[in-house]
Amino acid sequence: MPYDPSAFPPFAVTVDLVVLTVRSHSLCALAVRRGEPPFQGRWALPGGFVREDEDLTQAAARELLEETGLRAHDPAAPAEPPQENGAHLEQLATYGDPGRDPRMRVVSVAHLALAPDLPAPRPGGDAGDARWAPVEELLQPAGADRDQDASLAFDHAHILADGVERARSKIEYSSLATAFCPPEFTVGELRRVYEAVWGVALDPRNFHRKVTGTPGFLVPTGGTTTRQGGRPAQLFRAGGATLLNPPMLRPEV
Amino acid sequence: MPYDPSAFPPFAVTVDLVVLTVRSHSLCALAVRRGEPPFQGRWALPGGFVREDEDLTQAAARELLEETGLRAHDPAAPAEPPQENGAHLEQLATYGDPGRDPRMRVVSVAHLALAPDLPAPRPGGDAGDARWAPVEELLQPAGADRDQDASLAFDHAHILADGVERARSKIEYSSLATAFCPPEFTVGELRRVYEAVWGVALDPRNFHRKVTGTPGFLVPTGGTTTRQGGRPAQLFRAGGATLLNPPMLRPEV
DNA sequence: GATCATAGTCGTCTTCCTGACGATAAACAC
DNA sequence: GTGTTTATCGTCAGGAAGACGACTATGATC
Repeated sequence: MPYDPSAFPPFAVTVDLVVLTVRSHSLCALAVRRGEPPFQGRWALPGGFVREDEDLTQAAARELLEETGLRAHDPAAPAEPPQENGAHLEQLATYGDPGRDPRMRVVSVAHLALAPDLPAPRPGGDAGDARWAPVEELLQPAGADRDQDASLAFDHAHILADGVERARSKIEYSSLATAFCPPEFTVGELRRVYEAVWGVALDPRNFHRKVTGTPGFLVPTGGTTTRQGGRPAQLFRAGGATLLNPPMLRPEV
Repeated sequence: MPYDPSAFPPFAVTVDLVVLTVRSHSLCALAVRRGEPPFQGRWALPGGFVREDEDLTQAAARELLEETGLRAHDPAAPAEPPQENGAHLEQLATYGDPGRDPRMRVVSVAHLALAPDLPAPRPGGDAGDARWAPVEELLQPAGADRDQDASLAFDHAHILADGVERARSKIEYSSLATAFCPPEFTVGELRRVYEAVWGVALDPRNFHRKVTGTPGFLVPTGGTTTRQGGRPAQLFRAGGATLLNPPMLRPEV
């Protein structure tokens, strides 16, 4: 028997996406321009309503596909096969302040997606406009009352900050940084991911020792590449290990 | 202007609580007996609807107070003062499978609470019956079709498992284990918390060196106690540090 | 009161991990 | 060839952790 509908207040439930990637040595997030009020013309995180018959994860994966064309990896599958164009997707947190949306009570289940640098910088979602923007730019405090405020709509700056912090801490103790890389990558490319996400410089020699010395983290594919200039580097795939033990800790402040 | 109500499906939003404590050297969770269908008579996690004017955290804190009498610490406050009877409360994850509640579409924002062992084992919530049960017992796979199934209702076993895993991993790199202790405690009591949560035995000497050697983790109060038998032990309060660096890692499998 | 059991606290030793940094290797640009 | 860039291997010192010995201070037992 259904609940008495008067026994509880009705909510709208949405998913919002923090989609991160590393472009030209800086951590970027996907932002879409709002086509309607409130916050019309301002940038926001992509997202949308959860449908009647959908799981939260399904809704997030659908939005991700619509906005970026990226398919989410199934975290259930061991992901051993040479993963094609796909992104890591996980639930981040849920935001439900009354008043976070001026129109009505909306609870948003935010998700975090990590993607390799996309060949097509212009995602073709149903939003009018979309772009990759460096996270420092999007997290800038609300500028002066210019018509074109660079800060994000709603509480999306807060959500983005939480997503960035999750990514920063999670690559410490997991192999998640490989989600920012193409299927085959070099140690140097992986190091540049860490450097971009953490915003620090790492010692190439110690980094190399750490990642090649952790069993199950990297699997050599046999090939080499020279796409970064300099001496050719070995190519690797992500190994089966998902947890790094001991972790790779961020340098102290 | 409000949304067109037909533009999105209405959801019920609830908070469910994973309340953990350490009792007689084992990790226990709070379970309440359901007084109505579905799953009438089965054990479940405490929880309830989010009200119209409430934040998610407020709703969780209200439910916690109703079920246990515990007041949630404000994580914003530095929590330096000798914290009175209070619990740590944080958002855990959100569960929204269609069909997780047979009556209608319910999205539940689960929260994790960590509390010291309560003097009153019988929480006086509005639920008819409540108890502290060892988590292994609650996580047992659904028993044979006995009338009195010990397993939890809905997807609450899944939620509980996620909460336990969060607690197990979070005490590695934070000072959160002190949330299971009374305001003043000994190193041995803190060690028994770790042992109960992780289900392992730790070396008392190395543990003592680690926790007393981490700056800001423990502050001696000057007093001593002998309530555990044996040589009297120094009493400590939780220090201001919330992050342990380097972390205290769980022993390998 | 002597002995024992129980907990707590301080040290030692070895091993592993990391940060700092020197050195060599293999490509490309000129 | 020379210089530049990136990759990779090696060395060394310092810190942290696991294993474990030794001593201390209580209450319980004989």
